[in-house]
Amino acid sequence: MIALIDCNNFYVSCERVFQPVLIGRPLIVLSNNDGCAISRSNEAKDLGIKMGNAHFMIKDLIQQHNVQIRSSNYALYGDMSQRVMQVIKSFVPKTEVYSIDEIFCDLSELEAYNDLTALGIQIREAVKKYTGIPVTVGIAPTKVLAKMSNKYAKKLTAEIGVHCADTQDLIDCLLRFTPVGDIWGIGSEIEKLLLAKGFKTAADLVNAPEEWVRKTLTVKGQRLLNELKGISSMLFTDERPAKRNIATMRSFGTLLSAKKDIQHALAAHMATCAAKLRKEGTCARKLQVSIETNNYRTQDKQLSHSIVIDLPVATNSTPELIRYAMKALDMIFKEGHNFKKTGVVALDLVPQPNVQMGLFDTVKRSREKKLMKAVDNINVSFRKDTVRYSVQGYSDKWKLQQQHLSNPYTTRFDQLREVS
DNA sequence: TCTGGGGTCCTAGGACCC
DNA sequence: TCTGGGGTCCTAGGACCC
Repeated sequence: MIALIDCNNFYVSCERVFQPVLIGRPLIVLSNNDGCAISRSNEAKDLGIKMGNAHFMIKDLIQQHNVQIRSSNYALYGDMSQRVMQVIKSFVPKTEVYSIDEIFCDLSELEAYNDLTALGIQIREAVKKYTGIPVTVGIAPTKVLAKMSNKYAKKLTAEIGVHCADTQDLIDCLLRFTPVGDIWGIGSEIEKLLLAKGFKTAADLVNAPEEWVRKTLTVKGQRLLNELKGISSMLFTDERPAKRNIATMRSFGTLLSAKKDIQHALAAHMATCAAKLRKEGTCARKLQVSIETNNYRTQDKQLSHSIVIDLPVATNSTPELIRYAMKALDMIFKEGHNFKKTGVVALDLVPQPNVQMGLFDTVKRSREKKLMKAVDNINVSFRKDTVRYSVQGYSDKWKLQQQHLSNPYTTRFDQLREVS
């Protein structure tokens, strides 16, 4: 049996832990740049605010119902996530962290617990007690069914917060309850296709001819069908696989058209991305640089360009990568556009010790490695960008809008809460 | 007039996830 | 005025090989 445990309205719940006055009130957390709603309290959901609704389009609703707003505070959410996961891991040895607010648990070795619902309740109470975050537990024989069971618990057994589908009858009930579009792995495109063919719920899909599923939904559909039938077809991986790509991209706080401004932003993103590479212990063999205009602005000339360049020697050195990023930007930049976003993706990653040196390479790599280490140490000990490259500039033009940011309560000493 | 049949590797783009 | 930022996996099709 597998459990999927996820945090309820995670970002909203994190804000509420440190500002209890927000409990019981409609609250939303906005995406970067305060663009759109990405986490909603139940009260906000009841007002009709949808995932991804643009902030400026729901301003009336917000004012009318005094909806509370927070900018996203990833330092806080990341740290709270680790605490939640740590509590759960103390109950279950074999787990797989799936996202910032979700974790799969392999319960097959926990035979001591013949009552898995009771275990779920116990975990839920512990997480709440030690972190203040409410979670929901869905239990079933496969990952896809566990996801389904979790959704079921949210809708039908919210007070308990746990649902365990451990008999065929209960699984059949889950399947009948779940619309095809709510199945994990079925997005809007495939949902359309399935509805057109008359499949309304997971129970309809589970009886679909295998041949047809294989042909129209390819191997992913085939695996999904197996999982629905209770046959595990998705790997359970204890350890996090090495990342294949590392990306850093951001919208600007305002539209920019001068190349210089975009160079500043791109250099800053490249520096952030390079630091992520070093933290991961990998080097990039390829670099993708992209620029985009705002495609919601129909009055603007649109441009969305990206280019991938090969690096002669795989690297994670900030100055070297910035040089290549600037060169790539030269190749794709065009005057006369209002740009909204730029970013980089480090591709084709290799573990640092496996980097193949170049025969004609002139970069002093061991010296640069030491320098990067010193820079990282300073920027971790003090604050991001304490040491940085001048090409990042000093302008704030491209910086994010974050008008409703809460404090990083758990990651900065000067922000620790006092308890009296 | 008329031009094969295997392979591999890589990339772009789509679909999905949170 | 104003619409996020990461990721993964899969397939089709092109380029290339003999």
